[in-house]
Amino acid sequence: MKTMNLRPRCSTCHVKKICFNNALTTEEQITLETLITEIKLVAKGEHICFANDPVKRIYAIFTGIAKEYRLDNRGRELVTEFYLPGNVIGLELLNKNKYPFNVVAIKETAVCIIPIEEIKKDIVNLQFFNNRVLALLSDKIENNAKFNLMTDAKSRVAILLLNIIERLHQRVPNPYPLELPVSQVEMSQRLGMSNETFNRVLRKFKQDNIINIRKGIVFNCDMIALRKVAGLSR
Amino acid sequence: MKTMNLRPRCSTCHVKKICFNNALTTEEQITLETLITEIKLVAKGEHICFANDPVKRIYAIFTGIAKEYRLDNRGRELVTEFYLPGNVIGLELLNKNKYPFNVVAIKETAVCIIPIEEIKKDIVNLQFFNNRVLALLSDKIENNAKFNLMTDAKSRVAILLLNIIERLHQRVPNPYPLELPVSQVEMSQRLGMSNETFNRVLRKFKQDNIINIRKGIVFNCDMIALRKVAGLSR
DNA sequence: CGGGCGATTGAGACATATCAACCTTAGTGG
DNA sequence: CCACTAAGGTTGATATGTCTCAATCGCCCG
Repeated sequence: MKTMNLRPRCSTCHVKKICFNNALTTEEQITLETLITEIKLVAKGEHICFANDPVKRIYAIFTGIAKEYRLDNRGRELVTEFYLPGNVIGLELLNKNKYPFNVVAIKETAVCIIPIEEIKKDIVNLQFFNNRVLALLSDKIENNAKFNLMTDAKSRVAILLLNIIERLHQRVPNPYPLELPVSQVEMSQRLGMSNETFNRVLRKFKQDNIINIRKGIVFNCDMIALRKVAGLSR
Repeated sequence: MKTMNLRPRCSTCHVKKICFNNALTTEEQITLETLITEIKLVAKGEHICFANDPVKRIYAIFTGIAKEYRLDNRGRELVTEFYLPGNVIGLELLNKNKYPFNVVAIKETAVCIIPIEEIKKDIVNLQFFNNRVLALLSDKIENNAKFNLMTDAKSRVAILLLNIIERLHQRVPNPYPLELPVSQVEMSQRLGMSNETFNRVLRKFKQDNIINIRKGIVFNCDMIALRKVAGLSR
């Protein structure tokens, strides 16, 4: 990982609304800026952290994309989270010693380094920060629950596409065309299904005009139909 | 729900180590006791909360057991959590308006009523409480992740049995015999599999002498073998 | 131009769901 | 005390969805 000259400025960051610096007091943002002093560049394919690494710092995605993955009970890589700009890696690990997962950059990525001991020391004075962390963890739990309710392949593909597209829409000016930053293989690994099954479901969605996608670029997508397929409209 | 005469006493509670009042300062425990003033009795089969209920209060199980469930994409009940004494229902909802799930008592159950607005008002002065909430949410996220890594029926049954038995062992003096407070049907619903499949896996475990269970009572259980089946020992 | 990765497609194997039946037990009321 | 009932548990046969294996294609990149 290379350190950039760039000095992080939470108060003017392009994804401050998404990141944990949203809804903080001016005072708290200033505190954060004194704690978060480094941005590092991570090459595509390079790891940001490995399982069992000590949790000395956590990371916020500044630009790029990364995936969290673990080994399942058969030793295969299962993707457990995609991190987009503004997302925080390891926020749920404030009280843990070791990383329980690996995170690797899918494309060239810049991450803000957040020193965890300093944050914990200052946390008494960061009341809104506390609330914000709570909200983010809360959202994570609720989001996971949603994924777990979908059992069949079609619903699961639908819920993942919804998840990714909605998150991208928070970040880009135009809804379409939209470049998916993850491959079909990675999406299938996120859902714990084979890439062949994922591909066949996607083909079906294309035939049904639910999504118009080619070479990883979404040209159009019927979010309502997708929600229906996912079984969310009941 | 009936209100009991019993007044909650966090400082002397039999499950304080498990509940969110663990590791608090004496001062904080006293604050908690002024906020948590009610214990209610919930009959077997009676709901503690319904989906879309406003989050005005959350609950801690004092005695008994309850299950959280949601409707999956096919409209079937999927159990998303079992709550044992000391567990808190809705801790991840401090910043939410509505309950996203239903919770129903599996047996006669007593719950402590935790008024959420008061907690939020006092949260500034409850620093250790904040940390404890963080830790519990953190554990919940990590625990869910573990469940998601298991794909095949055998591993999933194993991980659930481990989860339930370990949690019971935190609460009872003798390891065996151990009465499982949940039915096979409920356990299969927790895993999103059919009760027939669950039953067949359980039969296999009995044949392999991994677990000795009859009529919901565990007479013995080889936790190491169970962990191996779950694929946790790699 | 070659190599490799991601995407695509088909055929067959396998695990789990579904359907149907029956058993066991605890609880209920006569 | 027994007959009845309902709920949970057990078992077998079959259906179905997804995985696995294998092959091919297209495209980007060196």
